[in-house]
Parts: sequence; C-alpha cells; structure tokens
Amino acid sequence: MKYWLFKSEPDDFSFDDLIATKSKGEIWDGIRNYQARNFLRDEVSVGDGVLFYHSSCKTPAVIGIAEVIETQIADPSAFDRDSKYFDEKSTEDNPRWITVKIKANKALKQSITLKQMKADANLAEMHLVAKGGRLSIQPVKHNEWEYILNLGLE
DNA sequence: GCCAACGTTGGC
DNA sequence: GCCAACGTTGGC
Repeated sequence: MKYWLFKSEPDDFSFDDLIATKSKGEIWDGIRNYQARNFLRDEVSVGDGVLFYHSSCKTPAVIGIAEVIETQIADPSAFDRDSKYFDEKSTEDNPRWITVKIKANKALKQSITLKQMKADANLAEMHLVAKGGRLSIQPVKHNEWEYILNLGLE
C-alpha cells in the first residue's frame, strides 16, 4: 500500500465536494502534467491512501483523507470538446491522460496547514514543502502519512 | 495581482 | 537536441 498527496483548488473541487459523492467517489480528472500522469498511470493502486490538499486558497492545507477505489481510467475530460481539459491528441483508442477514482475517507479533525508542514522537521523531505514543489500528484512516505494522521486526527 | 519556479512548444 | 518564448502553478 502506498500513499499520495493530491492537490485540488477548493473553489474548483473541495474535500466537501468529494464527501458529497459518498462511496461512489469521483474521477480525478484534469491532470495535464506528465509526471503526475505517470504516477496515476503506473503507481497508484486501489486501496492506496490519499492526503487531500487544498491549494491556491486562503489557507493551503491537508484537509482530509481519501482512498483510491479505481485505477486505469482514461480521463473523460480529454474527450470533451467543451471541457477546458479537452485534448485532441487523446483518443479513446489511445488515451493520453490516465487517472484514478477516489472516495472520501474522513476529514481531519484539524487541518494540517502548509505553514505548519514547512515548519516541521519531520516533514522536511516532502515534495510539497520543497522549493518549486508544484506537482499535483505526489508520493508521500509511510512515516509522513502516519505523522500527518496523528497530528490531524488528535 | 505579483512573481519565482517550472513545464511545454516550436523554430532552427 | 538546444533554447527562447510562452504558459501555468501556487504561495504570498
């Protein structure tokens, strides 16, 4: 079992939005970065844990925990001409953008803010706190996962 | 809204 | 394959 951090802009899609989909979950569409796509395509597995992170908002923070429930999904937004994520080079036969579906597990009792994470030596190796750490899908180490959950579920 | 740090594109 | 120009991300 592996662990990940998924970024989302809450104005676009928040953790509450994910909670609202209940056990059905939601396809994580719109990823258009190859490094992130490669993680989604090659490494993310059903049952993996996801830290749900709110970016580009007043207080960037890990808000909740989610779980991967389906993998190897061709991103439907790439086929949708009306979507801002439409990509004419992605075809049904040869989809360029592969993603996964996740469902909410639980909200953290206390969000773990970016500020907090940057100040914490235990989390210094996280991609999120690294200079220029822009990846929207990034691996999280087991000890980082445990540490964040311990802080957030107290 | 600014801007640093990336990523992508396309001419050569 | 280099690299300048351009686009995007995302914290502040």
